[in-house]
Amino acid sequence: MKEKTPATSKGPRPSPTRSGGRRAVTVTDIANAIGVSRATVSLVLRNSPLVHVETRARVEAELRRQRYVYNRGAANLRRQTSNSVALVINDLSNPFFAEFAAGVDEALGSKGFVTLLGSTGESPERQHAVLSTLMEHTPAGLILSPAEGSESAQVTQVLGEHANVLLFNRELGGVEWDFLALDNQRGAAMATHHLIGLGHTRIAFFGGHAESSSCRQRRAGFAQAMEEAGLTVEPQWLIESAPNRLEAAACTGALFTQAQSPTAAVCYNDTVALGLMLGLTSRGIQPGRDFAVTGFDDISEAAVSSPSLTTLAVNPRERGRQAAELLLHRLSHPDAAVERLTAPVELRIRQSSGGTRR
Amino acid sequence: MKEKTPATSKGPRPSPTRSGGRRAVTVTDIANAIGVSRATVSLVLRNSPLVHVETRARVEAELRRQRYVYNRGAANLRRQTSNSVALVINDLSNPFFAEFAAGVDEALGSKGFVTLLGSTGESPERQHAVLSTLMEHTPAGLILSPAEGSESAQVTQVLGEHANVLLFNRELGGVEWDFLALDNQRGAAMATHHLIGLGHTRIAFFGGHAESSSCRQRRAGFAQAMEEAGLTVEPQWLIESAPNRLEAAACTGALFTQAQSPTAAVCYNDTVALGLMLGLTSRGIQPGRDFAVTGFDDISEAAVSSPSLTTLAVNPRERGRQAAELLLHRLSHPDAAVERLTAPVELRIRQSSGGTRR
DNA sequence: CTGAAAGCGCTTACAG
DNA sequence: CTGAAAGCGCTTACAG
Repeated sequence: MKEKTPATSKGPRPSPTRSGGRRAVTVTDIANAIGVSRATVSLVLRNSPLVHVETRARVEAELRRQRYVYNRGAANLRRQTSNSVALVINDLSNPFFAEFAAGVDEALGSKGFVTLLGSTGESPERQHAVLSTLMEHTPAGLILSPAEGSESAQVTQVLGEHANVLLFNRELGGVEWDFLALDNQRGAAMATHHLIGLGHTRIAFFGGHAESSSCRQRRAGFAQAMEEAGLTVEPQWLIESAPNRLEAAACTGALFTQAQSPTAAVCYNDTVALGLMLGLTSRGIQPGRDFAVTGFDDISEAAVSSPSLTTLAVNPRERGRQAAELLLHRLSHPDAAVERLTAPVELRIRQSSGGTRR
Repeated sequence: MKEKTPATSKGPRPSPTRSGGRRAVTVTDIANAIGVSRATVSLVLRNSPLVHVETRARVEAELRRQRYVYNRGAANLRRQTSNSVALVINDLSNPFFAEFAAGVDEALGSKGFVTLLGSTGESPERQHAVLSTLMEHTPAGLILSPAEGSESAQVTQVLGEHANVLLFNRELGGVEWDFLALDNQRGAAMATHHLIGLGHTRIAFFGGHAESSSCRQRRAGFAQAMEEAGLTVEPQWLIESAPNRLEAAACTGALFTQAQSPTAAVCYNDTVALGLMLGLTSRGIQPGRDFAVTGFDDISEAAVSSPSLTTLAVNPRERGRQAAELLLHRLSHPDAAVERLTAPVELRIRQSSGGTRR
């Protein structure tokens, strides 16, 4: 007769995990209650065909009766596995990333994984702290949208070289991790082609930080389309601005310093485009009539601004699902070649790209 | 001399948890490397003052050298504690909830907790599945923004009566859990007072599902303000609509079926208000000039619509922090009285509430 | 088909 | 101040 009381039952314990103080029901409780071994209960839980159908029924009944809750942490520890995936987002309050996160969680959940969330607010320091904490929970893999200014050395230091990582949206130099990004270059090229097709020849690229990889790629697409059409990119019409509405509006004047002004602008993103439209309007230039504007992202405001904004839809939720699937694939194929994927974007033509073309 | 190789080292194992196949470094590795016991290493990890300063230094050096990563799951199992909190959101793609989630994660992270994310897409079935999965990870507590149509019986069944739960935004009948919501009633009353102060007397309440608790509360605030001003609520000006732009726009006509029409509307939320403004415009009625409109939420579009939308700011990120703090407080005070908190909202006056008042 | 035993990585009285 | 031992809740060869 073995004593079932835990050795320490006399002293006070740290507050237990589950629900308001009750001790959790364990496989031992179930096994004892119906006189089978813990192994048998475990086999039932894991759906093993080894256990007799009638024994299984008795176990299952008792499981329900005692409202047993599986302790996946304990199981994972024993089995040396994990069913969690860490998702680290630079800015969850950005609808683009929020949608992305929703897609990730949806796809992960449907495969029985649980999402460990971390958000960094674009701070490399916070990112470091968040990653360290999350790694202590032994996630099977990690989906990381790096904070602006992340150093790959710092990131690999905390993650280890060989972790199962999927990078989203921003590259990190010198690591061999899977990478998923938007097709920034093609998107910007599509917007540029669209404007050219409308008859514009003097086109600016407006907004964004030139150093950021997404801005570089979008500028490259812009330049490519211009070149294909035999048009010249005027260096003074490559205008930088912080990616927010106010700064963008304030930079509007930079478009009109020459005798010859552009008649259209491909903007770094929707926010910048919205800012530019504000800036144009306040100068008496009506966007969509006197000047054509395109954005990037298709944020929800794009459809309802006036004029509505021609832009590139990026389908962030679908990107989230895709990211989850790529990571899950990596988990089961640790030795497959590194993936570098670029997701298609779709041109949405609206009113803002109307306008005069001379 | 004890054999250090795991008993099962011969057979193939399920793919191990950490980074690309390498076995994780454990306290045993550290202890063996420098010839101390695992207990000592553990004491160092937990910052116990018991261990000699020099021993501590040696242990810490070795920890770094071997890039040891603490296994919090194992520690939590042994200590019968948890440092995770589950966050279940009905709709993460709604910016309001995304901001809320960001706030929760921020506050939780700063207290050393990790966020287990679940999103339900407003489906009670998915919510049930998500909750079951998350509970297997023994979260210390749960922040739940219930899906529309959640049954409290189903929820308590999976969570247990006594779990540490904080309900956000939507009530669940017959449970004794902490609850945090916006001050819907006062918010709607503020909007109504604002319109009355501008001289309006014929005011409608527009949009939302009358059964939803938030709509009921907002209608109550509207009615209260009207009554305080000695104005009558016309039942035919209590107009329902699904909370999306299109449906709202389609319901515009319902305001103008009588000889006497309202001159202003308090809308259920911003989305509905934006829809109504669309509907008004297409009837040749200019919102903010011919008809006054207010919203609720202060979504980012509110500031940039034309006219810009007078609305109630709800500060979802701050609500998230607050929710996290309430839950953490509950964890340390399991027997404190149930909290029912109502968060202040703030009137933001913009152009849409201008307009004629007769 | 079922049970006894060992072990996942950690922590914590308890001795020394 | 340090070590040996037991145990958290689970799983898995291994015998029977």
